[in-house]
Amino acid sequence: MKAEKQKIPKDGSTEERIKEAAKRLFTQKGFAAVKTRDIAEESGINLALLNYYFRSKQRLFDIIMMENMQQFIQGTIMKISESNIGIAEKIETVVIAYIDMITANPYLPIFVMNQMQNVPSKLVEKMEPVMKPIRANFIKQLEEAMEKGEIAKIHPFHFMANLVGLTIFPFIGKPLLQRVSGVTNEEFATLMQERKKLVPKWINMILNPG
Amino acid sequence: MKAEKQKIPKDGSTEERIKEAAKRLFTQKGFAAVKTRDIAEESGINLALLNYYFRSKQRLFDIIMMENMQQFIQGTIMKISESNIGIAEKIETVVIAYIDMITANPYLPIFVMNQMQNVPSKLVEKMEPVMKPIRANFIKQLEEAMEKGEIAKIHPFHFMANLVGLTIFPFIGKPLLQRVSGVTNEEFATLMQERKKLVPKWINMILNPG
DNA sequence: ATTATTTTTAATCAAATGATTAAAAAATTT
DNA sequence: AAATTTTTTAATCATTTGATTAAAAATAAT
Repeated sequence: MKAEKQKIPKDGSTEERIKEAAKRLFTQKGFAAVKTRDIAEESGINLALLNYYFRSKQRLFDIIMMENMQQFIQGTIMKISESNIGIAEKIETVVIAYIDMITANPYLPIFVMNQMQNVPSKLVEKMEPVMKPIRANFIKQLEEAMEKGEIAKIHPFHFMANLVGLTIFPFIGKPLLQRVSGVTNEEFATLMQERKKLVPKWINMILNPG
Repeated sequence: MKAEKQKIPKDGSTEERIKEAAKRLFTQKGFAAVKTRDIAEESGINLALLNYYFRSKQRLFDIIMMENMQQFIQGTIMKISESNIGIAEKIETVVIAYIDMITANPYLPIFVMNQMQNVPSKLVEKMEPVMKPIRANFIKQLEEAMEKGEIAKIHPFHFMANLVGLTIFPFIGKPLLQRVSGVTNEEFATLMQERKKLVPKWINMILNPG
């Protein structure tokens, strides 16, 4: 009688439409600023369906958050400790991947930064098994490259802060930077494409001074 | 009869204590996530006093937001277009000022970035008179330095994104970067002090390649 | 076709939340 | 000291908000 049924949300299904609306809203505004009625309206469904499919606002948010975290980490951090090509070539690949991914999901970085700030220890626990091997591989490869003399000595934190900062900060700071430098949305898009080549060049200057 | 009285909030006054609590909470969690009762509890006052002194949660938030914006802009962007010393020396001064200011107010950058994202046009209007001269001065000085051959050609947006990104992103991305690089809070503080010298050096490498 | 199951809806609940009020307490003025 | 004004408190209001329920509609199974 209890059929252990597997819900496979078909494309365009109600469940999927709720999730998509929730992702748009939560990612842009965060948990507290989004009302369940906003999600219902945005997805064109009856309010009760949110609870029918996802039990509660919190559970729905948790799903979106995990997906966003995974997407961000897989799209950025993970790539840097993944394959075993040389650092310099890897940076080129990674920066391009970052910029493309974030261009398609501009609110992702600041959402992730906000979530990490208010770290619920539950999230930390879930992330640790993912982060640990990333950390190990990344530091190992960096240290090897430094020992081989391929790059100058640099603390892994500085390296990561520079790489991630130069690549994703422009998206986080977009409204501010546009206002300071007087750049339109179109110009911004062009500048981000430019940075695919510029950031690796700059990172290399930092890693190979003189 | 109507005495046109000027409220001068003395130090430690109720009004001031509410504002301080509100600033801590709003800056860290944003408008929607903070309840008026949280502010009352945090400042140890009766809930009604918040409305007595500030009329509404929104008005109190607006005050905090303007103060935060002003503090951030004055502590960062404004400095870069202020005096007329050479670019290189100015960068050194500015980076030190940034890092000290943000170390003392670690939640300020992400608060500002969040506010800029959800730009209420009212905020834009209020900021424009402040930003316009900053933009003009900043671009003028950059272009002059490029013409004099002091620095390589670079789009003002890239320059600003690099300078601000390398300086303040480590604070925004702190929880993530710590988790990736395995750095403690104490080490983080030390690394930020290191960056006072490193960031200007890196910026100079970018501006003067070869 | 009939029955059972799943999905959707409208109405409603209970708690949370921003705000107000009237009275008390404290401070200031006269 | 009495009167006036300012500040604080407890109680309460009205709305918002997350969630539930019971019934209707749609879909699938028999």
